[in-house]
Amino acid sequence: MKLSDDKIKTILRQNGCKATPQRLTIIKEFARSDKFLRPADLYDKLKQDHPDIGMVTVYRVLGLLDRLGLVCKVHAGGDCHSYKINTAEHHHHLLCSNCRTVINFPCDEPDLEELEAKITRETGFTIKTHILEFVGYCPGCK
Amino acid sequence: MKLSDDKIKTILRQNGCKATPQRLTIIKEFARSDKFLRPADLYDKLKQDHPDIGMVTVYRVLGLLDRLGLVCKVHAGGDCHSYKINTAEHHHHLLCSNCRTVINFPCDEPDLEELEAKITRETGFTIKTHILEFVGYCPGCK
DNA sequence: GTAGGTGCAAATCGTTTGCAGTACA
DNA sequence: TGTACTGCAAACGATTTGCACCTAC
Repeated sequence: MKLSDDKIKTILRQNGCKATPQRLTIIKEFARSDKFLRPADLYDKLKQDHPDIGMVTVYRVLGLLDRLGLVCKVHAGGDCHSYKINTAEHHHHLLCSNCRTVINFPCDEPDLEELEAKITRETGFTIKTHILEFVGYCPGCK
Repeated sequence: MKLSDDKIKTILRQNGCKATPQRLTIIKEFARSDKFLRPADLYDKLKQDHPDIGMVTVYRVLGLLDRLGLVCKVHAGGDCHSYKINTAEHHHHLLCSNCRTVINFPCDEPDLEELEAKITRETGFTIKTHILEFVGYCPGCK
């Protein structure tokens, strides 16, 4: 995920939010990582170079990104409440339970749609969305 | 899920645990529900008829059931940390986001295995397990 | 200039733990 | 009888909130 200052500023302003230096710093640091992070993980990463940014602000920025649909929650592998930045289409996660790396893969499997159709037929449920995550070890951690 | 007193007692004793009335009450109440419940939800259900049972005991029984593999966590729809009782094989969940009903469906889809194989081939990940949950509205809540 | 954002400290929520008393096996 | 279980209260960690100050626009 690559996000320039300008791009972040544009996104924030388009949503009626101010582009403060704290927000830019937090979002850039978050986007730089290919891991899934808890708020405290992100705060730790920031602390070294930006000791002036408080944990509360990290929470508020993550909450903001969540409301704007720019993050997705990661369930498996972590303790829940982990986040990964996201500007892509609907997709799924491939998680390394050792190093916490996340790889996205697109949700273009016709099989899943067929499974949804089958479930709807058999149970009468109206399916709105789904969660699909795979957990294992990435090539580097094997 | 139907669990008689005797069945619960047997399970507990087989695992070296004492069959106390609190445990029987909590497990029966839990098994009676087809919804996914947070510890507090379960405690609330019990409070009416069993005001003598404390929240701490609910937590300890849920932890015990978790260690025995008799519950599964539900991620979508709730705030995480919701549980559903479970004595079945590996399966997936179909969740009603209105009434919190859970329907299990078996994990016998050959498509999923094929998808896993494909992902392994393309990414080099070793996949250990997965989460798959569908969220929507049950026939009654539509 | 003003609305919105930040940082601190305190409050709050969910969960776990220490300990003394209780009850199952 | 002895060990495991329970309930209370207190501790704990993660997250949210109140408030005074600050700053982007």
